[in-house]
Amino acid sequence: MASTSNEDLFKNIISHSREYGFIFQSSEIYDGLSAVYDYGQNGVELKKNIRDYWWKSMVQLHENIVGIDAAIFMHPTTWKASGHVDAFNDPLVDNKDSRKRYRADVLIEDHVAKMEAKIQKEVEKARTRFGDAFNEHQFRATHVRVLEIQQKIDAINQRFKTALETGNLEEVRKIILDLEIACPVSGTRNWTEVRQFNLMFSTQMGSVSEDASTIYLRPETAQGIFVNFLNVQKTGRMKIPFGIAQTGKAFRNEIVARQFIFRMREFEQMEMQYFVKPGTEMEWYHTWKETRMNWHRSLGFPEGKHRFHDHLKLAHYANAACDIEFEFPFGFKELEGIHSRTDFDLGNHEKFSGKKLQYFDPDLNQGYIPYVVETSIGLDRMFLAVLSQSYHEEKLEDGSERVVLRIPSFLAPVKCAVLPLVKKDGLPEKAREIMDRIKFDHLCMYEEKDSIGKRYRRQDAIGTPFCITIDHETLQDNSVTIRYRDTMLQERIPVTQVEEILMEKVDMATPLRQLT
RNA sequence: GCGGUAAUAGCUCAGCUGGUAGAGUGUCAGCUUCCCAAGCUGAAAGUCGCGGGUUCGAAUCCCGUUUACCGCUCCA
Repeated sequence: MASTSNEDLFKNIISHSREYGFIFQSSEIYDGLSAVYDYGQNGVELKKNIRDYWWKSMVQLHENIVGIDAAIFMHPTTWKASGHVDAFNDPLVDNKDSRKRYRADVLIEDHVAKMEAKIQKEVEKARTRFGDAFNEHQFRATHVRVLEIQQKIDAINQRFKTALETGNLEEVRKIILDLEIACPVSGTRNWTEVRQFNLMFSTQMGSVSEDASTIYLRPETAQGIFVNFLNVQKTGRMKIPFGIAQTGKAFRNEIVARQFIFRMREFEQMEMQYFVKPGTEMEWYHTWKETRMNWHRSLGFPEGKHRFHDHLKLAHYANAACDIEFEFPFGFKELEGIHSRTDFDLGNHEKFSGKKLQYFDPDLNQGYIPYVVETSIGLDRMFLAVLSQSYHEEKLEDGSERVVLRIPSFLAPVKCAVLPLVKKDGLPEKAREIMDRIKFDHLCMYEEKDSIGKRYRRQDAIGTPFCITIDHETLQDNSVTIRYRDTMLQERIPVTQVEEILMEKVDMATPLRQLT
């Protein structure tokens, strides 16, 4: 990386992933859609393999963890209970000069508070003047100046209330302008439009009554697990502690969405909620921190690419939280979150649904709402981590250059390329024969065009770990050349060994074994 | 969201102060080739991001818009 800055490197990774069919911008022919991306023919394979590796490590390797696939649409009350509806419903406004962002309602309320302070000042003045004979109620009802201010306050409040209720944000802005509210930082009244920041995308379901028809696209997959807690626990006869895993799309209407696929409006999460006995959550929190870090390390990336970042400021529902950060080309950023979520979610769903969401503990002979330890990883971020860690621009001994993706073999989109050395003398037919044998176990690619060197480089560029080359010798003694992506070394092996070698080197079971 | 920069063939870019678009590479077809991208022949490919304006004439100047990148801001 001596000659290439990290910024250039990241740009190269982005254009490489487009050029070789990993990531395309959404709706590109219509100039794209901001912060939405599509996975291409190689991207979808890599993404699927990462998802599989996660799924196997969580569900297949833990007898007490099972998976579900909950719908993206959920009953609207779900998001009331989770806190998502109320927490993200604020009208926002920016001051163009100071570039500070404010909640429009807070600006107006602060202004009203100042006016009320004026009244209070008059009241206090009068109180000292009249002494014991002072009747505050009467004073407020009769004093001309106080009445005047109070009328203004009432008018503002009424106007503001109506504006909010009708969702008239332009009116909210007019109120701010009419009140001549200035930015405390810049002192100017140069305001942007008032915007409602909605975290959640909404849509309509059916054509029935107004309230019930607005539904949201889930901003996190976790709630699908919480609302199914009892279903899974009962039908699976799960005993605490146990976990429910899920992968799936989530949607967030981010204000600023940037850095390629790092922050997208539509993205995929891989989450596992682990239900534990209250009081044991910290123990499990630490266990899962370690388990998840081991999973990341099992990919064989260099030491020091991952680190923990403990949260000091905790969300209202958590009593411990940390991130696993990865060193992307643009710095250390959050890849996975591990949160001790207490009984906040299940407790709230119990409250809102009126259904008892408890686990009966036979040891204690009583029921309780379990505590939850969550592991939540962004699949797209993981994809970006693998891609940026694998991408290498190399200068070879002969002076030429190659771009190679050193993707861990078991995650590579294409496992093996089958290449006849030349396109004649029966070599293509022989190659097809071999291809037809191994294609049932692995995604393979057959190529006969261009020189063998070109074909090797093309496979390097998409991260194919092995190339099998068929030459004239193959026709005589059934031996082939296997060529390794990372070292570019070649070996002569009997064709009968191809399947065996492939199976050993790309099988997901090998890295999974390291995890236990 | 604010400010700055950019957008021309799949990719990397050239196109000077306005005169009807070009290279390298890649792609495709064929020939050649016994192991690491650069041999030969031929072909396809762009209403110059989009919309408007100025002009006899706009890839080029002006305005708007979309998308991306950088900085700021935000991030339950």
